[in-house]
Amino acid sequence: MEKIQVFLADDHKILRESLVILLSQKDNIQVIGEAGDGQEAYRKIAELKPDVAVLDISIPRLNGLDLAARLRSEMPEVRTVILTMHKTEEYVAKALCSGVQGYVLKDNALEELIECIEKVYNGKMFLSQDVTGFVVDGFISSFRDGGIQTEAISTREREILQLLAEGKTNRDISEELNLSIKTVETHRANIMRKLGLRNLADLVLYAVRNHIIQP
Amino acid sequence: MEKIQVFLADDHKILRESLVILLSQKDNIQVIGEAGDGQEAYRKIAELKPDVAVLDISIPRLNGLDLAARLRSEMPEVRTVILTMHKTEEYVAKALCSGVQGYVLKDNALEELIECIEKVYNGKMFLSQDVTGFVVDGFISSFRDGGIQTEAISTREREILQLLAEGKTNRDISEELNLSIKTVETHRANIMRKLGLRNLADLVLYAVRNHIIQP
DNA sequence: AAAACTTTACAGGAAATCCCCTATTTTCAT
DNA sequence: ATGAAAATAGGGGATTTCCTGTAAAGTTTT
Repeated sequence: MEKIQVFLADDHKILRESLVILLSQKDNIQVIGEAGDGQEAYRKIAELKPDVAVLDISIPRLNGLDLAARLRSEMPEVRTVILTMHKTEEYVAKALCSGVQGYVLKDNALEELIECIEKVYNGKMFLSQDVTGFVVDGFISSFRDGGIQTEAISTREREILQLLAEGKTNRDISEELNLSIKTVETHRANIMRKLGLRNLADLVLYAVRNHIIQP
Repeated sequence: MEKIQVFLADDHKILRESLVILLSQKDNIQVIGEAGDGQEAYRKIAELKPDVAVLDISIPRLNGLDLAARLRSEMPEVRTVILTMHKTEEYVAKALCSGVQGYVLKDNALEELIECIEKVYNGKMFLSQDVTGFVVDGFISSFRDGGIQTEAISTREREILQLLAEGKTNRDISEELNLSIKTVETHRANIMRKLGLRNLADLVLYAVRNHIIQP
């Protein structure tokens, strides 16, 4: 019987080692390589041509999503599975856009990962129960209103958004940018309206989530 | 021979399961329990009294550092080891202040964790090679300026901090907790003063940085 | 039991934000 | 060039937060 040849990319060596040992105990799975960063993973995958590449998202040098996108275009015969701690809609959406065949959360059971590898090897897709909700919701809402319409904020608004998230007051900002307070107030209100934010705390969290500021 | 009784707390079930299996293969180690969040971990540790508790920092409901501090004061006979992805000085410092005996990074080898558990069980401390640098630096600088004094906030204050960071207004909070607005205002002011925060944006960032809320 | 801390609560005034509205100038694409 | 969107600015009032105090009741520590 042919074993499923699996490659692992994860920067946590403890997890990687553990998975190598445990997956190898399954008699239909064989781990043929591993890597601790994206670049190394790319090289080794190109050389080893595994059936399934299991990738963490947050790995150094080349993240798992970009790596997956690259694998899809250059080696479509290598199927990719994301194994990650991230359970937000944003990451799931990005992963699916990158053309991965599987998405498993690290807080799922090991058995889920094994099932995922087997399904994906057999040409199916596999998503963790926890993330399928997002996908269904996204599918439904794409019918309802043609996708999420995040009204784009302008450059100036983004600039002010950042200053607000950094803790500046309207007055601070008006002085820093040589504007009237009223102008800043208007921008602020427009930002809030466009992004559907209710208060400053929401705004700060929005900025963190969208990497406008670093926490 | 007495086996070292180990408890595991980590929200990533895959890692937890893997470690249970692999640590149990060592003939001097026995995993007697595990948990996916801090509250559950606390209850089970109180009941099982393991020799060593291996804790992740970012676990739901009660984070690993606060849990470690609680264990130190209430069950000092349970030794604690932090197993985490965080390799910044800040986390290492907090962990040591919480009285942990070991600090191992997830991207270290599994063998390091095993060595750590053994050392800690024998009354020694163990730090990953990667983090000892911080500790030495910190030791040196503590001579320079007498160490950092972060005034601790109370339980109630912490609760209100979280609600504020979630975007609740003083009024919302006063209703949710059945307090007068004035009380909430006082708590808020005390939190700000104690933590050296200047405005709500600072407060939200503080909460994100300290994992009181998730971005 | 005394001391120290926590939680609760309130007052009053200054500062800032929020809300709803209007309005001019600039910029940019069709 | 013409209209749409963005950037600018403002009025005025309601609401909220911020700051600085005081203080009582309950809890923990010493």
